[in-house]
Amino acid sequence: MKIDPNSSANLSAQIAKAIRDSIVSGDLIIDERLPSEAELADYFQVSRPTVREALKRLAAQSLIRTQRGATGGAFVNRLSFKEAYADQVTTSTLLLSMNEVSFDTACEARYALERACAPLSAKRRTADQLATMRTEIFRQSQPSLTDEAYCASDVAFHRALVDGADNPVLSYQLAGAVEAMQPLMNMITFTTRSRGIMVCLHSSIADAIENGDGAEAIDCLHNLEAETRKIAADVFAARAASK
Amino acid sequence: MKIDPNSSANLSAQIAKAIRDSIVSGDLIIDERLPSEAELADYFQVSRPTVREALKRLAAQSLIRTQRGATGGAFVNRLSFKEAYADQVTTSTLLLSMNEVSFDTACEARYALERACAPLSAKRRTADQLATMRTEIFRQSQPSLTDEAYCASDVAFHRALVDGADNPVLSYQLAGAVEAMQPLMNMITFTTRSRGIMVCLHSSIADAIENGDGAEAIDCLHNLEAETRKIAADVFAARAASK
DNA sequence: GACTTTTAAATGTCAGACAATAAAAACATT
DNA sequence: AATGTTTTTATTGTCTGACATTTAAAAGTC
Repeated sequence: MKIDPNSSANLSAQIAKAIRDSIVSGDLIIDERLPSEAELADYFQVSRPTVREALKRLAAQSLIRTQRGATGGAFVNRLSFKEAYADQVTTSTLLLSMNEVSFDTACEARYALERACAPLSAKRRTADQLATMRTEIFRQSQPSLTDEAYCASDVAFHRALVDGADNPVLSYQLAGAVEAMQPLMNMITFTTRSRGIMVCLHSSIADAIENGDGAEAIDCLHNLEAETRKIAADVFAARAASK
Repeated sequence: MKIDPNSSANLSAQIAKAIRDSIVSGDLIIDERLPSEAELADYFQVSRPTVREALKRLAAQSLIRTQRGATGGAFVNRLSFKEAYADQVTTSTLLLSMNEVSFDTACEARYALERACAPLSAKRRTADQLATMRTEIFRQSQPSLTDEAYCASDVAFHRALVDGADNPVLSYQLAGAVEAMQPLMNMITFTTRSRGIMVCLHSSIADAIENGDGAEAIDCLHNLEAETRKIAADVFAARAASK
């Protein structure tokens, strides 16, 4: 089933890798129960704490779940898209903050990916998703909204657009690009005027989606990207000048 | 710095969360050393094995690295894009295999995302990346190639296309979509004729990229998607009929 | 037969110890 | 004094053995 040479490095990492490989390769099926910690320890010829460290590594990646009690143990976890979103967002956020990705780079990626979804969303969006888009646009038009709440609404709008493509793979891949940008977006203060322009652009996107016009939606997203980058550039320039 | 209520659930998970939050929020800086395991155990009022389980959870997510020796310890890890690729691919692969995502759904997502990269790649690709694309096309034209090697070459070609956009965020997000499809692609046997068509389409994509014609590249990718789905549909139909 | 209690198996946690490692400190040599 | 060698020390890695907690199934009771 899986082996473990007693050479050089971290036993718990090796054991985790062996089990992970078994899961990825399909040797271990979903919901299948792994041997108990004592049995694994015996099998790999290590102590129980070492096995436990290995299992915790796998648990951190949502590959297994553990259950206490008589019929408990470690079970291969079904990795759901919904669960994976959270990790994806966390990882993407850290990647952006730790690697000094510029606003422009992140922005470019985000809108490029959204444009990939737009034609599909124009074809398949549900009435509900369209309604969400309209609701968020209305919210964004309220002047009382704080910058943070405005950004959150922006994410919700784009999330609805992406989900409208009705493709879980796309939604998953995009979760990182869209939501991870929120900290960057939060660095920007929106003036009444810039908000007005963006609400207008959002409306035109929603219109295009409603009319099933994918090409038009792509055009609007191009405009929105240009506007967003322009606003950001202005904010950064003003901030630099005031120093 | 971080707290830990002694209520209900998994201490190691709680401790891992507390430390993870400190990293994500920026309280802990890159390369900063965490307190030693003994100090953490004392701080959280738990035993060292429990602290270690928590640290292993974080290590599994590449959030920390550990070092033995006098000046050793756990250090906040810089999460590089390159490191994150591997996890992204593993997770995406599992998501596809565990959630019975159809070939069409995965294929649609993949090509939609690639089309998002195409215009940028047409503008920015290096000579080296273009050469890689040509090399892989040539390799794909060799009839002796096994189906698996052909698929691997296909991934390499598309990887070069995506990397040509010169946007690490895009490359990262796409790694999952492109590479995770390989197991699905491996289910398909390519006839000499279908390979010929695909090589032809790949060439036209490379031409468009070379000429800086993003719109043309997008058109070609549309054709390639249609062809890929057609081949897959034929293979699946034939397989179903032979049963 | 239905409800309650006991039992057993498993994970969760703890305490204390020793091994392995790697850097710094102390020492010896030239 | 500079350099090379040995010792010390701090830290992670691992082991052993124990107890606590949880949960389901088995045994017992009404």
